[in-house]
Amino acid sequence: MKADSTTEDKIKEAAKQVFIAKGFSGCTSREISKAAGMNVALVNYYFRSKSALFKIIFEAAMGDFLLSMMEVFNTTLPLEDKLKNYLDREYEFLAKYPEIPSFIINEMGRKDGVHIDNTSVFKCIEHTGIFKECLVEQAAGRMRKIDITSITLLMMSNCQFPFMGSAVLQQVHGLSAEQYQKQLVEHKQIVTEMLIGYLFPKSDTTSQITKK
Amino acid sequence: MKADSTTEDKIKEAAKQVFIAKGFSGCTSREISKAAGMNVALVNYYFRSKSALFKIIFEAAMGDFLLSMMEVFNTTLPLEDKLKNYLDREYEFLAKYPEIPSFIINEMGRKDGVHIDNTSVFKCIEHTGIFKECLVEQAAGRMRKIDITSITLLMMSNCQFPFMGSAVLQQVHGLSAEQYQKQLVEHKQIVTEMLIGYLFPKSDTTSQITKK
DNA sequence: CCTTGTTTTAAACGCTTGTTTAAAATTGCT
DNA sequence: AGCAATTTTAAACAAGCGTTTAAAACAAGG
Repeated sequence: MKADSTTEDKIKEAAKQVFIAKGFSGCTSREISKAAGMNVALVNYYFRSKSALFKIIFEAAMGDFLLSMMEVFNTTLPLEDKLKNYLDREYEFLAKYPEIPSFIINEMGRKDGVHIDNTSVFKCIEHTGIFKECLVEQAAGRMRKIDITSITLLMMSNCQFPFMGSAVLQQVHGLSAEQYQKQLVEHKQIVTEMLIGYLFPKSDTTSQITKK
Repeated sequence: MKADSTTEDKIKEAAKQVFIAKGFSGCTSREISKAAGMNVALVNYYFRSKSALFKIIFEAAMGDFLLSMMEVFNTTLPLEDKLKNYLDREYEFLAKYPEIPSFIINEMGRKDGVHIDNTSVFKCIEHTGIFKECLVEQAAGRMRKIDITSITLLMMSNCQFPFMGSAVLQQVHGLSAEQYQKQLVEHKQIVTEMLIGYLFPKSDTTSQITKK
């Protein structure tokens, strides 16, 4: 019964592109409808308002973002491999949707922003048991004993910022978009080497750094 | 001849607060004038337009941001100390103005954003000779041989993201703003330890990690 | 006190915004 | 085909936008 691409889906797809690229207050309803190739009134016919549409897009983006995280954390691999996989997946995901982190961070930071059901959305990370797993590894002396919040920060910082700050970095070093994208491939290796080496220090052997 | 606070300065100060908090398209001229406690028309009387005022505020923010960088890089300290000092200064600066990185990155990323004279603004970093200094240290085998862009990325990622993503991190770990701010102090130590340890590996001695 | 120039104000300008309305076009069913 | 429900359209709505205007308030000097 579902057509190849319904009007409703076309609006959502256009809204996704425009909202993520320009933010809620950076675009207009007419811009979205024009991007979808249809009348303005249809946006409010299928979704109640611009805000309601935004909420749907935002939560979908958040969902996509959390999904790749969950898929890795719900495996039964040892923690070190999980984190390596996470870095791989995250760089892969962000190469495809580089604007999503900025989008989420910006809209969550706004005081008048969309109030999503945070508890349920973020509880799913907690629910994977990844944090408890870290505590276990730390207690066993296999992982460096630093606060869980800092572990999250280290992972997210070194994944998301390289994509969020791409415009700045390109200008600082005079790189084209292609050159920068190429550098990011190398940077992922560096980040993996640094983070894994730091979080799981091999103190007794001479080979302190393990090449991927 | 300069009064304690002229009308022009009051507008600039109000505009700085509002623009940085909400972005160019996220606020209105009337909002700025109201924050400054005066009439709307005065914004266009002293500055030609909303865009012209924004350009001034943006470039000032960029200048402030680059200044703390420059002051460290223009010293004659050895590179390792320079980077340590940079991390100190950057965390100090960002604790004061945590919204500036997002502000700069967002507005630079927009296609219809303000076109600043990038070359002159960023050339000043190049001009400190910090990049050449890295190359010298790398050639001498005292610094890990990775691309300069990646060095910049490592420094910026681990400084700026923790402030940009504060809202997300607080929700993920259920922390209050005060708790998170406290954690950032500890995180700075961790970041310094990790980055310096990675960029300047002490391969021959057993003390591979130097406490600050 | 009147004149000159500057600063501030209230009001209005034309335009765009998000949203609504009512009519037109389309669809599905018998 | 013909009716009913759904989908799409053009047009309009009030409200808010950035900006301009013209008059009021102010300051300073002769």
